[in-house]
Amino acid sequence: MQDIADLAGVSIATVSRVLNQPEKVKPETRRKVQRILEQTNFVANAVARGLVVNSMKTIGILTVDVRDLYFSKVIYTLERQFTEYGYNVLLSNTGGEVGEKKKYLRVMLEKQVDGLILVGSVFKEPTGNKHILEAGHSIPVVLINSYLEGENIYSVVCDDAHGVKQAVNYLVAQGRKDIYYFTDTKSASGLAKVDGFVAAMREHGLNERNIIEVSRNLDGGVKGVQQLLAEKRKVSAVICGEDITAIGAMKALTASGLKIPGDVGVIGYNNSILAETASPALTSVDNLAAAMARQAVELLVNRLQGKEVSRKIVLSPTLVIREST
Amino acid sequence: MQDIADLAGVSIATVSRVLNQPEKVKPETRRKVQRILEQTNFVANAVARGLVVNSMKTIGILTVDVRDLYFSKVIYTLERQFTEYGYNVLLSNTGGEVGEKKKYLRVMLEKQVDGLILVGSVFKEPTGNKHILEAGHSIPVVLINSYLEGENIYSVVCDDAHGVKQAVNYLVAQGRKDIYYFTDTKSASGLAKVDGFVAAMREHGLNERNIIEVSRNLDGGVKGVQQLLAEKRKVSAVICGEDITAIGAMKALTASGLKIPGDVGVIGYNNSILAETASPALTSVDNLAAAMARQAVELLVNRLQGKEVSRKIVLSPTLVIREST
DNA sequence: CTATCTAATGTAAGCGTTTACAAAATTGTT
DNA sequence: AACAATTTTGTAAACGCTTACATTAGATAG
Repeated sequence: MQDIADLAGVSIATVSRVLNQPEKVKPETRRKVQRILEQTNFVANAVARGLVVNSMKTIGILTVDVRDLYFSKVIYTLERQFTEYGYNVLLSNTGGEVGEKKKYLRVMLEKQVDGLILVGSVFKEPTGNKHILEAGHSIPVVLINSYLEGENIYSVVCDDAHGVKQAVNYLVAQGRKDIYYFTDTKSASGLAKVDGFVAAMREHGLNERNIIEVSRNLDGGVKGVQQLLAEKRKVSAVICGEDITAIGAMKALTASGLKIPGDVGVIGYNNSILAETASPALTSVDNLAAAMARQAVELLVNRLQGKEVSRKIVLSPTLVIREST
Repeated sequence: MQDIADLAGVSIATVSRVLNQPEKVKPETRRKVQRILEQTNFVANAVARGLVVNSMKTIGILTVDVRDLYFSKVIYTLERQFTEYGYNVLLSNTGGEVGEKKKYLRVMLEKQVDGLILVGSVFKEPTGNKHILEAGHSIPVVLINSYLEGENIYSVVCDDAHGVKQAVNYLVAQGRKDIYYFTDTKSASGLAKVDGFVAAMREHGLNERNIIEVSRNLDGGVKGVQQLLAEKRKVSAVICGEDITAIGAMKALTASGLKIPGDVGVIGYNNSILAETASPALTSVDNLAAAMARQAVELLVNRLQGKEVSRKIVLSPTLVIREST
């Protein structure tokens, strides 16, 4: 910058001003400096700037795994929106491991991120969340699809219980009664869904214990169905906590000669691309990845600007009906 | 850090040393300082450090869209591998727009990234690549699945022509002759695939002009098949440049009463989760997302350590055979 | 015990900016 | 033309670290 200043015959302060507050410098000198900036292809050093102004205009994103269809949707919108507001994002994949999460949190704090967004990185074991709360002592953090009480901790969540309820209601309205729910047990949001299922089944006077624990993948769905059939259960519908599980379930159902949606209806969760491409196309609960991300960004940016923001934002999912029901 | 130094009764330089080169400080004082670091929850400022050592230990990743199944696989591995080497990644989604790409490149340079990785962000119009070459003047950049000639520009690519050839060969070996290729025209790697198709068909003495331009989505595949059927063409196989297109093609084929793989075989590209979950499960060319990413990281890290590295690395895709053929 | 060498620590300059504050230039008023 | 008010520019001190170099402490040898 000193070189630019010399070339333009001004002081370094003036160069800094044309870069940051051009209106404060006389149009004539401003143009002169700008011309030189162009000619020399000058690129300002944001690190030095960050040191002075105490902000790197960067947000840290902690996620379990970007390859997850839902997470990648969320992260996409997060990134786009943040750059809209002049922030960049530092991305990490914790793989769901507390140790990794801790390490990432540390280096993100060291790298002076202005805020943190956790997408699917809050775990049930409370010990794993200690570091999140600690991070809150220095910068705001917003959780997507989780809730935690603490200084500087904000949440935007999807009412998953309600989502599953809608699915149950819809199936019941179709006259189906033997409805099963395939859950994976790991995540915090998984619990809310189960709650929704139990509540809805109870309301309709149906068996609220029709819950099968499966792993969160294709095979989980297959195994779940096989278990049901092996036990000679009557089943007229299955709701899955994940689209991929639902696809597996459909595979297994079809393989055993059952017709979808004729014999059994299937509903997934997340409304991912898998739901669209499945055949029959899968009815699925849309938990609004993009909308959640947008709210999170809005929340964090407002917070960073010192505005008053609410501790928790809840969005309601919608049921997207396709061929599988 | 000065506070820590005062508390420990040492100089600020000593504190810096226990942080960065612990072996250089006497075990006794080292422990004393470390204890205080712990007690006070000290977090070093990596921005200040970065300013001095002239490296933020950060890599910029430019991608078109993280939601893309292939890209997200690549990005996942990139991120994991880079943190293995002590780097973090700054992520961006250009949406395939040259303007966005230019803006991102700029701020990444300003933020002093140590290197750049472009995944699927090199376009055919040469004007759009000017800024990549410019970036190469200050830091190393590695392209995934693209090739560009220039200072500091490296590539790791997948031999897509060979990938499509394998697909053709396999179909021909099954006795299929009326093989069509569905291409999307936008990307640079799309061209290589078409070349591979043309070459392979020619080798087998088949019609190398069986190429249909379709959009890169479900509907593209549907439309492509509809066009073929409307033209009363005989078709015994279709290869698609993308899994999603192949899924669309299968939908349309099944809808018109054709059996897969009996009447027509279908092959996709990328071996994404869509291929696994499709029914029938889709045969697909695996272009090795993880392997490519690993090579890219290796390349860039070596380059940053001043080692000699090769300008271009080529990996060979493999054909993953499933039910659709 | 002194001289020499090595290990451990400290001092201070510098990394590339921003920004109070001071100084100089310009404008407007009388 | 002199002065005040205002705009524009410059000077220099931070920002929180690292590191070359200087200094001191400790070890080894004669």
